[in-house]
Amino acid sequence: MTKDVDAFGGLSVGLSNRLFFRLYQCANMLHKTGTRALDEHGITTQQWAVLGALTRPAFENGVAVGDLAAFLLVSRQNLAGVLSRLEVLDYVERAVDANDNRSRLVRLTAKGRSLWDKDMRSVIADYYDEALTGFSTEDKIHMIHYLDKMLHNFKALDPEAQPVSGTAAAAE
Amino acid sequence: MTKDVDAFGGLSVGLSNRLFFRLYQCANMLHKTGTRALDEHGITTQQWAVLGALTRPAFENGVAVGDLAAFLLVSRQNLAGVLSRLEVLDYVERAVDANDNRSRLVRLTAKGRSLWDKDMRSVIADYYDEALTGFSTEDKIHMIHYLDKMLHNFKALDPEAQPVSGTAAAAE
DNA sequence: AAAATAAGGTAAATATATTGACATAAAAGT
DNA sequence: ACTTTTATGTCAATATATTTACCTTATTTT
Repeated sequence: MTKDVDAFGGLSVGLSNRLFFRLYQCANMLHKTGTRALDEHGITTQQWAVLGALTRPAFENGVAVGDLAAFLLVSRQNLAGVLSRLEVLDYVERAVDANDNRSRLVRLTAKGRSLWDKDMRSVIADYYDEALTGFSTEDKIHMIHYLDKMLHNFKALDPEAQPVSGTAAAAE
Repeated sequence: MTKDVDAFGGLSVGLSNRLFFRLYQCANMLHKTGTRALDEHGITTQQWAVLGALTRPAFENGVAVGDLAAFLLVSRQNLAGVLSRLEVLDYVERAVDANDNRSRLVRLTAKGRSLWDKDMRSVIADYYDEALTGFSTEDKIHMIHYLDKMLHNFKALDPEAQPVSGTAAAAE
């Protein structure tokens, strides 16, 4: 009775496998529990991520679709679908960029801002408290550090995500 | 007592928000880069997770669909779709449980085992090496610990995943 | 034996998520 | 002016992923 170590032939691979499987499970649960937490408002985790990004000071005055996709690390076509649904619900709007008529700047509507501030923020704060039960501030910082490190490696693995030059979107 | 008076300006909520956004980004990149790494074999990260689970010693002789869904933390209906595609490709098969004719035991076929051993394992090992560049053994252990902790909280949040009693599937 | 329970299959609706491909329009370079 | 690049939109195909719901079958309980 071997442990999973044997199935992979080495301790190192076994550890990595365990880590990635946990990440996979956490990703599944993030979407499952996150969407359920915001179920009363009909918001999914992806919509949550979009709305949350749009509340960032850097995106306060609108962000280009491509930049937002790069920031969220999703494809442009996928983001377009999410944005369309949020637009129908009048939570976000697209305005033509005065500086570049090709570009449409996505931003929160008043209704979207209200949804975030009045309805979502407290729910999200409670969700964070529950999902991070037992995490000290140091734990969180360490976890963020590891996720950052992994993210950096992922980006190196991704041919699309290469231009990490100083654009506001790629910065963080 | 931390000061989360101003919701997202607060240090505590800000940290949690940052952590979850990183997790969200990592989840996106895991599926994007993972599927791309196995692209030559036409395997997605979900199929990877299923095949990987079936190579576990505990599942060597087959596992019930419901148990596998609980193990992977996905819905039964979702898993059914993934299994159907893998079945068409002759990587997995379903056999009636001798002990319970209702239950079908999912297991790897010889072709599936060969795919895993001859084609996928080395690719996955390389992928792990790249995605975990700069991670020491201690780093991995710490990361796993944090993911485990978060997973535990997620399960507490999930009404379906409550029966954490001694079933083999829920055990790990 | 009849009823309740459990496992699985299946269907449907919705929302992600990817890639590739094509169209449009505007900006930039030659 | 012409060409190329850029930004977006859109369509299509495929694969996840969720929930609700119903059906079948088999086991278990009454």
